Amino acid sequence: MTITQLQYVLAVAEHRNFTLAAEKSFVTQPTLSMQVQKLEDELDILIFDRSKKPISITDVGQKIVAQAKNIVAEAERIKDIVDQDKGFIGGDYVLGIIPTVMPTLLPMFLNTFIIKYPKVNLIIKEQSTQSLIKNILDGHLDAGIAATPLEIEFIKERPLYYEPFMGYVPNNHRLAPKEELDTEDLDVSDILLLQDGHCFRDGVINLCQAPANLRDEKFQIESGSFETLVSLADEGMGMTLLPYLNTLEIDTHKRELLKPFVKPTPAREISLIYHKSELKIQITEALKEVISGIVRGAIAFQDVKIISPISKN
Amino acid sequence: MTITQLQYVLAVAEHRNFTLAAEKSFVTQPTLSMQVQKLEDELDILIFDRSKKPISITDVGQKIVAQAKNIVAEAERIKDIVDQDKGFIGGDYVLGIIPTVMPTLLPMFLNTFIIKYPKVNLIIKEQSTQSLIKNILDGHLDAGIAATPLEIEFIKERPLYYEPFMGYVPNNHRLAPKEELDTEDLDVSDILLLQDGHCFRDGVINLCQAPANLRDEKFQIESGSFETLVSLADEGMGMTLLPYLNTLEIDTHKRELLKPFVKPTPAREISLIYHKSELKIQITEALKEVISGIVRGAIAFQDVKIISPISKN
DNA sequence: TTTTTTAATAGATTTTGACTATTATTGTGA
DNA sequence: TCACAATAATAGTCAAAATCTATTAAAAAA
Repeated sequence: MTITQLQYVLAVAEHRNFTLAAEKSFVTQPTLSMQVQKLEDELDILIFDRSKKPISITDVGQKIVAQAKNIVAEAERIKDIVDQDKGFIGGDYVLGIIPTVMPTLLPMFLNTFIIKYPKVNLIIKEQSTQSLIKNILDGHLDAGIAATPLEIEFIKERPLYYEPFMGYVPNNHRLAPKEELDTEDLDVSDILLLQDGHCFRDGVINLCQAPANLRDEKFQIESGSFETLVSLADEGMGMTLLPYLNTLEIDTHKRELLKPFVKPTPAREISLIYHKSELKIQITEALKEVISGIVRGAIAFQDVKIISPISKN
Repeated sequence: MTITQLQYVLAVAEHRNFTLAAEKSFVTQPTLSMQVQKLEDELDILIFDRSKKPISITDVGQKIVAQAKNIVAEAERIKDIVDQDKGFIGGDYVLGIIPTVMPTLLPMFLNTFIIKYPKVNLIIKEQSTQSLIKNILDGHLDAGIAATPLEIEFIKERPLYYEPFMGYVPNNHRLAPKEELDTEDLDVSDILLLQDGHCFRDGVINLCQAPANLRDEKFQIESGSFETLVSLADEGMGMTLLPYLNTLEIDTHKRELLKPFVKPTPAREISLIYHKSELKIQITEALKEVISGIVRGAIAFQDVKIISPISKN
């Protein structure tokens, strides 16, 4: 049994296809097939059932795959130990970011980070919180940036900053006269929401203390971008809520439509999340330090009330 | 990096000697040396400091060795998973037993076990509790039989039976007239003890609620076998305490000198102990079942009071 | 210093891992 | 149902590797 064989098994288990698994492992299909067979011979069991297509994993196979994941992950950590000892910060690092954070946060830290840690090859992927969690758990992401608390087993959360909700209230809106918004005043039926799947949407719904199921509302206009929501609000379709960082880029003449909340300001908690096994922890720490350092200057709110990003149904 | 390389590193780390490590790994010294070097080259660090003899392990090396232990242990468990799936109970199994249990318990279960599980190659080693713990922790023993509770981190305890203490009181002794012994009556100064290192000795001392440090007693006669203690008692050197199973083989005419304790009878708890990682758990379970089944018939005491086998200093 | 112990190096041999080319099998769509 | 596409297994070859024996180098012990 070799680590390579276990890696091949993992690739096949993941793609359910020897040819594709071989490609992803950068070897030819026969090479991978033979190594998997060799392991199966050595253990004298079948890991994969090839009698049907797509191939399936046998019962023992499932257990072996689970254990192989352990072993391969633990083996990768050897490299990590050495890097840490050398003080080396480098290599590929795949970071997932939720869409509502991506455009505002990424430009703030990206340049600083790649200058400070030139040997890290940072690969950024925009993904929903759900994908983020899945990919962190199965090792396809080294870390993610998402709204928290999520409280997922095996995932650690390290808060980066607290970002208040801001109201964008057009002049014709009933709340327009108010200087500051109060949670009590909100009515989810006249608030423009992001599309389903965005955790900021769920945050807003939680903030309004409304039932998550809005199917039976009189009208529904939902978009994937805050820009659209602001435009729709300008058209008199209702008000909307924005994360603080997104309000910084709004045109000066529309600025007056922005209204803060009364304290304690409802806010979302944005955290760096990563697998509790702490692979590549030095890079994760470096990333956290860079982002924290930058954000500390940009957002310094106290007296916030964290709104859960999780849909209640 | 291969599992083999990691195993070689572990062998060197354990023996602090490449030649010996190679022997234990059943390869030649250059083979092992080269593989270790190859790993060091790949990681671009030194695991071992060969500038002095005996060789020492570098700081990074320590961490790598620790991680390598993980990996190798996890890798071995793959074989385990397969065996479990096949319902196969076999292979080498190294069991350590404390000296005061060995001669009485081993004959009771050994034959039954090797007949029931002919594919298991049971290797029995007589060792003190301290060695048992050490060897279970570093993987040289698959399990041990010892007096408990020990409450050691990473070690699981599965009680097998409770074995009462019995008094062996010669006729000239002050306690000879009594039918049943009471803990209160005991005086550690006239009780013949096993040598230092035996946990039964510590149990007796705890039972007498005496300080563990007995250096300043007027006389000390200590032996490694209960036979000697009984002979000494017969010579009028004092009384002694025996585990119940050891009293079964005493000559009929000396039987009358044996005295039980009043209930709750002080007893030692004998357990199967093993690493919590549960390697070879199927064999461990099989062993536990065989021993429990046999002992259930031989020792059926209720109302016992467990005496700690641990010295208090 | 000489001897012994122990690790590294050199060179030969075997084993293994990977490749290309091809065959066998399953699944799908005409 | 048959042919074609997709996919895995097999065969044969080659290069890389792991291992071996023999020897050298270096450190520790006598």
